[in-house]
Amino acid sequence: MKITTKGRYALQLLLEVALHQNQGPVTLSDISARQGISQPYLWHVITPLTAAGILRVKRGSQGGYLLAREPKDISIKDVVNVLEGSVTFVANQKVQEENKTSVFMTTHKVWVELEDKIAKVLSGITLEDLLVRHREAEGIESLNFNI
Amino acid sequence: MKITTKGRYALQLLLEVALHQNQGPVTLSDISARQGISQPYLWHVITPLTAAGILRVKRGSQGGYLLAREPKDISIKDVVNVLEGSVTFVANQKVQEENKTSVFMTTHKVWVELEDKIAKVLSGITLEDLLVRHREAEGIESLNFNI
DNA sequence: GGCATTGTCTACAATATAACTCGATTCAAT
DNA sequence: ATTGAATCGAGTTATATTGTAGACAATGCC
Repeated sequence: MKITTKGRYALQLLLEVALHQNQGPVTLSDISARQGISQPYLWHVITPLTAAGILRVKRGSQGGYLLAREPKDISIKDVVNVLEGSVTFVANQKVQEENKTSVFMTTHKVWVELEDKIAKVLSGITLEDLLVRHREAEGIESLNFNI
Repeated sequence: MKITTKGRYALQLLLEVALHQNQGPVTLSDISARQGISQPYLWHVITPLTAAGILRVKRGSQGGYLLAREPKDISIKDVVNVLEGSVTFVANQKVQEENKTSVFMTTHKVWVELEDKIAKVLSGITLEDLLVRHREAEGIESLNFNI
């Protein structure tokens, strides 16, 4: 039970865009250079995010990516859903046919319940939170420099 | 972000053992037959559980598997840890070398935090809970029969 | 002791998924 | 028109998952 690198890259990428979009659209190659991730690979990450309406794009020269929504309206759950195809504990099994009292049924219900609880946890953190933390970390860092 | 079939099978398997161990050790072929999972494959599931001290085994004729601990002391987290190699959002990256204020660092901390919260969710449900639910479901079922 | 029962282990094979690359193309601002 | 940028499809490699087969080891029962 892991988050794939795609999911992790997605979060880094979004934070990058959030931090720099006030200086205009952020390009893939900027992100690629800053995060040390190959541009062709990042494409697989950024395209689904755009398709999902989390990022919007400005094509052509001076183009790049911008957040399509406020950071507070982008949760980790959104990101994970897009890149990991939603948190699914249960396969798309033909649950209907099963005996209601079966062991399978009991475990199945529990997985669904857990799925739900975890979704709530992931919804609880937004890109806004990441921005705040990042600024705090920078603040602390510069404080250390002053000592 | 999914639970693998191994993890799901593990939970079914443990519930099977929990339900039938009062009639003596539960054999792999029993579980295999009842859950419709191939015996050779179940071996990959049951061996780690035994190695992790969740199940104990009685070899030889009349042998089989028994729970090594009380159902209330076996949480979903234990099961997931054994079969899915623990919930890890972050790769074993050389986090040390990284700049503390980097975007990577901020996201990394968030993943670790989420990991922790999800672990708590998974710890919150035990095999005991599954037993209770299963019996409740059976109770409701037999009620329906009486109508 | 011998035999049936049951778990143990090693090795392998088939998919499936993840991770990543390349090159040609299309779009829009200047 | 040129240039900087995203778009897209096809392809590759690596790793994990899922599953199988068969020889071996331990135990209980007669």
